Formats: sequence, C-alpha cells, structure tokens
Amino acid sequence: MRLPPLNSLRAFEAAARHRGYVGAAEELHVTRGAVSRHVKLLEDHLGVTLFKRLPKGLELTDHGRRFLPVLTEAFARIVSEAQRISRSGADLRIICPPTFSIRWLIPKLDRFRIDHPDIHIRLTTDFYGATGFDASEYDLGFAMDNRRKRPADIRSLPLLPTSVSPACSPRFLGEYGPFDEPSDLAGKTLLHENAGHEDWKAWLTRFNVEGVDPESGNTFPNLDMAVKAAVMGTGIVMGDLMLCQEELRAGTLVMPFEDMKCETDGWLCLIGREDRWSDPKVEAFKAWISEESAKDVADLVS
Amino acid sequence: MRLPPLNSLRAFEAAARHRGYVGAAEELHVTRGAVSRHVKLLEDHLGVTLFKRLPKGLELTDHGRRFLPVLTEAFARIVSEAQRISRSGADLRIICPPTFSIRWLIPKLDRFRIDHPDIHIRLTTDFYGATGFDASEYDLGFAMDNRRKRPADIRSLPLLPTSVSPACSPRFLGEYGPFDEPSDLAGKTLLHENAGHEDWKAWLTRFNVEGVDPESGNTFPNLDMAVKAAVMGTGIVMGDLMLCQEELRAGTLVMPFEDMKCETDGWLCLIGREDRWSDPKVEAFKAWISEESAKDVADLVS
DNA sequence: ATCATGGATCAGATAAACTGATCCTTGCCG
DNA sequence: CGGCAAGGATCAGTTTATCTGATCCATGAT
Repeated sequence: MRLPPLNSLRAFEAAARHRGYVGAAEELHVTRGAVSRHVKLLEDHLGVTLFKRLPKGLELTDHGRRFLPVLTEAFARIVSEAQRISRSGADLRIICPPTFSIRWLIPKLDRFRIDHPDIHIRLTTDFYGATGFDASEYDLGFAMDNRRKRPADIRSLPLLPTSVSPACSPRFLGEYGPFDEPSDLAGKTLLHENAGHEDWKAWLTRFNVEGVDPESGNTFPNLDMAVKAAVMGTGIVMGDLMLCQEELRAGTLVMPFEDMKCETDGWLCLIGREDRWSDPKVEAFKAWISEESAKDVADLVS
Repeated sequence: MRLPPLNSLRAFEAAARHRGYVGAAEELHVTRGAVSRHVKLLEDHLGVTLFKRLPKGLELTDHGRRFLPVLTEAFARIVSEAQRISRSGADLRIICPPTFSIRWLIPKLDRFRIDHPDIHIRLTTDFYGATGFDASEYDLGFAMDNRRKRPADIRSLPLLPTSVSPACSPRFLGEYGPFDEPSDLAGKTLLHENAGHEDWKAWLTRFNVEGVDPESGNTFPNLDMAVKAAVMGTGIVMGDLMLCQEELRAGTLVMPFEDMKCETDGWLCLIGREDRWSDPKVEAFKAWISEESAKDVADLVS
C-alpha cells in the first residue's frame, strides 16, 4: 500500500488532538470545511470511519484511536528532526587543514565566537580528500594555492602569504652546526610534513642548494607533528613563519637561514561557494578573518 | 516548527532510497522534474543541502543521512498501521446481545465462515449501551423490538419471533409441582433476566394470572445466567423457546405451560446503516442469517 | 566527437486544496 | 417552546500547489 494522502493524515491528526475541526482548522490555518473534507478523504481511502460525529465535537472510533498515536508520534519525530537539522544547518560549516586549524585558526576562533555569538561554527579539522573542497558539505574552506585553477562556482579570498625556511632546535644547531651555508645541511636529518617531500624540494630549488638529498629524512602526516619532532631535536623541518611563531618566539625553534625564505604554495585563501559568498554569516566570517590575517601579517613584519 | 511540506518529505525520502530522482519519480508516478522541485523546496524550507549532486546520481549529505531514517521509519509505521486499519475495516462488525450471541448466533457462525471465507466478522457480544446501536462502530446489530421507532438511517430485517413460557428443571417441578394452573406458581421463586422484571410481567398480564408477584424472585444480568440457575433447580425462569432449545431437548428444562406462550418484544431483527445496507458483505450476511432463521423457525414448529 | 544518463529549471496546464456560504442537528437558555 | 450558539457536512467557485514536457547542462563511456 502507498502512503495515504499525507495532507489528509495531517488534518485527521490535528482534528483528533483538538477533538474537533474548529481547533484543527485554526492550527492548520485553513477553514473547517477543508479539514472536514480531508478527514472524509482519509476515511474513504482507508474504508473505515475514524470519528463519531457528536453534537459537541468528535470522538474517535476504535480505528481512529489506533491510528492517532502512530501519526502523532511519526509527525513529532519528523518535526523534531527537521528542527535539529534546520538549527544545525544554520551553523557555518568550515573545513581547515590540520596544522592551520590547530596552530592558527582555533587559537583565535574564540574571539570570533565572542564577536559573533549568534553565528555557530562547525569546524572540521581535516584535509579535503581526493575530490577537493566539498561545497555541499562545507560553507567555507582554506586552500593553500591561490593560483591553481578552481571550479567556476568557488570564490576565494587571499589571507596570508606563506613563507617557509628551515627550522631546528637550538640543541640540534649546537650539536650539528653551525649552518653557515645551505649546503651545510648535507647529511643532516630532514623532517617532512608530507609524503611527497615538496616542502623541502621547493626551498632547495629556490636557492640552488646542492648536495642535500630531499628524498632522505623522516616523514609526518602534517606539519604540526613535524614541528614537534623538530622541537625534540630529531632533525630540521621546513618551517612556516606564521605557523611556527609560537616556537620561534619561545626559542624552542630557530631558523638558521632566516633571510632565506620562500613561498611554497602562494597565499593561504579562504574559499567558498559562489551562491553563498554573500550570505550574511559568510560575510561576517570573511570580514573577521581578513582583519585577523592583516594583524598577523603586520606582526610578522615588525 | 510546523511540519515541513509533507509531499516534499515523501519525494525526498523516495529519492534517497533510490539514490536518484528517476527511481523516485517512477515510484511516486510523477516526473523527475517534480521530484527535483520537491527536494529543492524541502532544502529551502530546512535551510540545508540534503543531497550531493553527482554525475551518476545523488549522494546524501550529513543532513540527508540524519533525516532519511527518521522519515523512512515514520512512513513505514504509517503505512503499516493504515494497512492494518484498512484490512480490519474490511471486517463485518456485528454487535449482539449476550444471550442471543452465546446461545444462538455463535453456535452457527462457523457455518457462515465456511460459506464465506472471504468475509471476516468481528463480533462484539454486548448490549448497546445508553445510546443504542452505534452505527459508526458497528455495521450490523440485533434488536429485539422491531416495532419501536428507529432513526431514519437504520434499516431492519425481521428474523425470529420470540416466544416465551415459564421453564424449570424436572427436579424443581417434582419438588414444587405439579403446576396445573399458572396460579400454582404463587409463592414459587421466579428467576428474572433483567432488573425491570418485564420478562414475567408480560406473560402474567397476557394470561391474566393472579396471585403471582412479578416483583419477587432473583435477578440476573442476562437470560443465559438465569437459564443456568433454572437448570440448577433454584427457580422458574421465563424461557425463550429459541434460546432454550438445548435445555428443552436435553430435558434439563421443561415447560409446564408449553401451550401458553407469548411474544415479549416482537421479532428479533437484524439492523444496520442505510448507507451500507446494500454493501456486498452486509447483503451476504443478511441472506445467510435469513436462511438460518427460517430453518430455526421451521424446526420449532415441527 | 557523439551519445546516454541524470540533475536543474521553467512556462503552461492540471488537479488538489481551499474559501465562503449555506444547511442541518443538537443542546442550552430565557 | 422558541431562539440562539456551536459544530459538523456539503459544494460551487476560486486559488494555489503540483505536475508535465521540453530544454539545457555536466559527466562519463565509447
């Protein structure tokens, strides 16, 4: 059997709860003639009588008494799930790669929540996966390569330049240094933030360094872990100035070639769907993150 | 929150189960444009995206995955209850007073079930209650008084005459008899089938019996119990010829004034709603019960 | 490059749903 | 006992939801 006519079910359920058509009509914003007709339609469909028509209102028959709780519960569950979905749909869903999230975004998100208490953020800390940024799952994301061609319906907002330079602990420097020239790194343990080792390759190519094998060294799933390994003195990592500020300020990491920085992936960008790019919540986040980024860039320069 | 648009819920649920609009359109007997529009309507209503649109079909988003089981279960419950109600609504609902039911109708109902295996009967053994025959709860009933004015929408079919005469056990007769004249009953224990004692009053009036007090004796809630008490030898009951045939044939009851019978309430009638009086199931029952009644009347005469 | 498939959209058509009026029945009240 | 209020029943006419059929687009397979 197919579902009975759904609007008739709703009318019956409301009439049963109100014990009459007048209350049901008010609740459903229709006339009682409309409710009466829906109930009759449902009775014809089922081939049973659902109400006894009494002078002062309706009384459920056995069939009606059996049907009502099933409908009331079904509708209640549908409404409550729809409410939850609707409320959570109001969240701003953001995806951010692990190191940027842990080291740069999360530390400052509390300020966003304070500035915008009405905007709830659902942050996913993860890489995008094979298909890239999923605009049906997320409102906003972060991308490391502003210059790569994107789908036409994705907008981007440049935020931060990303400069990298080798970084190691003072102890590592003392033990294996000094590193006066990049070629001094030959034979030393390199720490990589990904399997392709692009972090080191780019820097070595940029400064024409010879004698250093970018294939050697230890690999980690993300920069955060590689940085921690460097702080422990196990090797030298290709550190990002923005993401390693805490260690650089604390002195737990030093950059031997501080004036030899290069960009690996261009600017960090905020990306999102074109059709929601002007959404008020998205606008609020864009304005806020731009301001925060400008501050961080200024701090880097001084 | 009000219920979301119900037809859109149904369209979404079907599309999710089929993982696409094409299958959902076939199931719902609409075009895939219609399904597409419903899903969009629901997404707008909830403010979330429910499907990722992929080249070879749809994939649920997190919101969609949350919503689908709630809807599938809700609809499944509604459909299964509607089916049960529809099937049971197909039953022929009959109400019969207790003694007629136990002693006359039930013993022969198996033959109806054999003759009409496709017609399911739901028999309620009870009196009608204060408001009389309830045409919204029952398709058919039995009434003892064919001549009383009935609502215009109730039809009736006369079945049996009801003749009554005093009946007692042989032992009671031997101990307190013989009863040659009705006045011989004076001072003997009368057994009544109802509080008003109309059973005896009618007979005594009919035959101008004096000296017998109809207010005396023991009262029972129905004739069946009164008859059992008579069989036990506790008194003399106003027995119905049709309903006491078993005891009369077995000799556990005798009728001292067998040729002095009277009608108390007219003919036993089958009653039902005018608008369903020609329903095929009702017609089948009418034909069958008429035939059975004619047989019983013939048996009484011979 | 072409074709098949599935989703997206929309103008126009169709059918569902509704309104507003009227009628009927019942119970209450003066 | 008559009048009134309240609630259910019905329906012609109106409005709105829903649908169709056509077209377009993107993707993957051949």
